[in-house]
Formats: sequence, C-alpha cells, structure tokens
Amino acid sequence: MSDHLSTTKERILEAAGDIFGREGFKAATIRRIAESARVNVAAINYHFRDKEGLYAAVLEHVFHTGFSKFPSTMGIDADTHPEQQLRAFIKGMFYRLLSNDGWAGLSGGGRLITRELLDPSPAFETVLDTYIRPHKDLLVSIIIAIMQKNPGPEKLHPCAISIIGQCIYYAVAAPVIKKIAEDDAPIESNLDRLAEFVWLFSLGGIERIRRDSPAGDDNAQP
Amino acid sequence: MSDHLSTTKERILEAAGDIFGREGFKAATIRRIAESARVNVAAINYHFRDKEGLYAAVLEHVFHTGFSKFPSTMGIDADTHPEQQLRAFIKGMFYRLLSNDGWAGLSGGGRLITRELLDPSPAFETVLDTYIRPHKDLLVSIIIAIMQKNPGPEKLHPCAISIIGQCIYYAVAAPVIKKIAEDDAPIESNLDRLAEFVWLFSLGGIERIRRDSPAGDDNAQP
DNA sequence: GCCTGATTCAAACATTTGTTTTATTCTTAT
DNA sequence: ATAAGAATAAAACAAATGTTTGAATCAGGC
Repeated sequence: MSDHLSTTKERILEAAGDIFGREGFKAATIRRIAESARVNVAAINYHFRDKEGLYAAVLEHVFHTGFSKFPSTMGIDADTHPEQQLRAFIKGMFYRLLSNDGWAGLSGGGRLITRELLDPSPAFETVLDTYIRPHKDLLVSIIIAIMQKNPGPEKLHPCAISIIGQCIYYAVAAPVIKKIAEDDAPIESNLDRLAEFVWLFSLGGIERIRRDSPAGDDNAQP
Repeated sequence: MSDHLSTTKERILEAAGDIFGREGFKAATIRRIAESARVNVAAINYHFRDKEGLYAAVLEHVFHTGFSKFPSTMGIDADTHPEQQLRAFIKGMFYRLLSNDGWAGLSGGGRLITRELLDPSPAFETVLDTYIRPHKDLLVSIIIAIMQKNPGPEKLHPCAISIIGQCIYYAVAAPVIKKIAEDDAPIESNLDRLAEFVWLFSLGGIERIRRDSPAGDDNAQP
C-alpha cells in the first residue's frame, strides 16, 4: 500500500487505514504502519499524537471519502421511482463497502467498518451521527415510499436492518463466503449481480411485510 | 464470568470464551483470562500449550455447545412444511447467536463467532467443515423445498447468504443497533419477534426470487 | 546568508505480555 | 504409608510495542 506521491501525513493515513482494517486496532502496530508508509515511527506520534489519535483520523478519513465517492443517494433524484431509489441505495452500499474504488481499496477490504460495528471506538460516535444515522433515515423513507404507507418504526427499523444486514454481511463474511460459495464472493466483478439480487430479495421482503401490516397511515416520514 | 464450581480446565475455557469474544484474540491477554478464571497464568500453558491452543479449544467448545443446545434443525422433522422448517432454522440462528443460553452467554455476546467470520483463524477450518457447511446445506435444501423447484446455485447461494446475513448482522451490529434502533436491539426479550420478522421478510424474498427465475427442475438437492 | 520553526530520524525507555522455569502441593495406585 | 506423576503457584525471561528524547535536516521569511 501507501502511494508513491503525496505528503507524509497522507501516506500514513492510507497505510494505517489498510493495516487497521486488515488487523484491527490492537493487532496493528505503528511500526508496521510506519514501514508501509515509508515513514519514521516517530512521525506518527508527531502528526497524530498517539495510536488512538491516528485511528480516529483514519476513521474520519475513511468514512468521509467513502460517502463522498458513493453518497447514500448515489446521485438519484428523490422523485425517481422509489424501487429504483432502493436499487441505487443497495448498489451504493455494495460499492462503498466492497469496491476497490471504495473501502475495499483503502481500509483492508472494508473490514475497518465492520470492526467498528463490532467494537465501536470512542471516535465512532461522531461517524454515527454524521454518516450512519442519515443513511438509515434515507433508507427508511425509501421503504415508506415503496410501501405507500407508514407501518410504524416496529416494522420499518427491522426492514432497514434486514436490507443493510444483507449488504454488510457480504463484507463481514467475505473470507467464509469465498470458501463455501466461491462464485458469489463479493469481488469487484460480482458486485452488480449481487446488488441486483439483494434488491429483488428485499423488494419481496418489503412487500411481504407490507401485506402483513395493519392499514397504517400515509405520512411521509416515520 | 467463570463459574463457581467445575474444574480448572473448564473454568479457563469459559473465561477465555468470554474474553476472547469481547476483546478479540490479540487484545485478550492470558493474564486477564487467568484472573477471570481464578487460575494461575501458567495453568493456561500447562493445559492448553499456548495462547493459540487455548483459542482453538475455545472455538471448538463454543461451536460444539452452541450447536448441541440449538441444532440446525431445532428438532423439527424433515417432513414438516418447509416454511415452518425455515422458521425454525431462523429462530435457531437467533437463539444460538444471541440468547444467554447460547453464544451470548459464553462468548462475549456471540462476538467470538463474528470475529471468526471476519478473520478466520487456522482453527476455523475444522469448524467450517463440521458445523457451517452442513448448516448451509440444510438451509439450501429448505429453500428448494419452499420454491418447489431448484433454480440453481447462482440463486440458491445468494438466497442463503441473504437469510443468514440478516440473522448474523444482528450479532455483528448489536452495539450500533442499540444506539439507532433501541427497541429492536437483539436482546433476549426481542429474539422471538425479530426471528419472526426475518422469517416473513425472507419468505417474501424467496418468493420474489422464485418468480424471477426461469423454470428450473425439481431435483431435491442442488 | 541566516535564523526560526516545522519536520524527520535513530536511538533509547518503560511497559506489557506470552512463555518458561523451578519449586511446591495434591492425587492416586501400590 | 509412600513413591510417582499430575496440577498449581510464584518468579523470572525474552520479545514486542507505544512513546519519548534529542539531534539533524529542511523550508521559508527577514
């Protein structure tokens, strides 16, 4: 890793994103990061204060660039057909998490994010408010639009979790999926097909939940 | 952790399961495990050779007890209506992963397993053959029975992944779910409701995939 | 040209941590 | 009762790792 050009600080950030993602916070060593960034160990403390400071900076950097390259809406207008909005949303998740242009390319296969889900660091609180909550809210509003009614949060939230869960599971379990269902491993060339599958599956799921829900109202937001 | 009675070896296994699950292999320290098990540090090396040996033993122990208490089939006959088989399968996943009688109670909230998905250890290879592959094969056969046709692995595997993914995501993202959708956190009192939801959602998903698939044959196994 | 502050570097420090050693205690078969 | 082996305990060891230090180097303004 660690690109040829760019400043020291940037090289550290990129190398650290990759290594933290691959090995986790504790297992990653600043010596390995420094080596990968072709930088003296002390430079890390100089620029980022300590290991935790570096980690916090990496996290912010990774989320910022990920959601910049692949925004939640994926550039789709809010007046597009809601099912197509969902398609874009899901494709966005796959590319953000698993594309080489996304987190797969700069955080050890998108695993930095998965690790945060499992063990949120102190620095994650900010990320949650800035990126994740709005992202979830958008999804919920898309689901309401598809259902053409608001079945209440006790249906909407599990729906959102089921959809997001399918996407993130590909990132979490990539190593295992490679072993037991090799043709469906979440590698670049499969992303479109897998996203399409999850989209269809989720449309079916949403429809089924809709059918089983009481009338409900038509309010736009939950 | 670490129960009052039982032998030294067992106390170590239980304490280690909890701490490895909570902190991960690298971050967990022999000394903390020994303290939690009320045992001398050297006892761990004596009984399990080294840290890796302990980890391998923990992994086998955790999977064995998990699938013993909550088998893949959950005691449901193979001639039960396939949709009910799926219901049992999903409920089994939720309880195995997230119940206090299951992995939540003996591997730091079921996180030991999730960590293995993310970074499979050498010891995971065995677990994969013994527990995970058969588990997946059962799910695939249930899906075929529900669809009443075999749409081929390129539909079956993603279907299985979508279903398993929804369940496991609750375990992976439990801390985050607690923060952004508190009422749907995967705690004991919610497991039945969440399993029921995932079941319905998945039935919808399967039906949708079935509709969009070409005729296919009726072979029993993929 | 030189001075000041920012940056980089090699080396050293202090702590943590997995493992080993050695002695002691406990268990059990004879 | 006793010898032999299993189990436990305290201490020491060696390697690794995050951080600091103090000197060297570089960049830009006067």
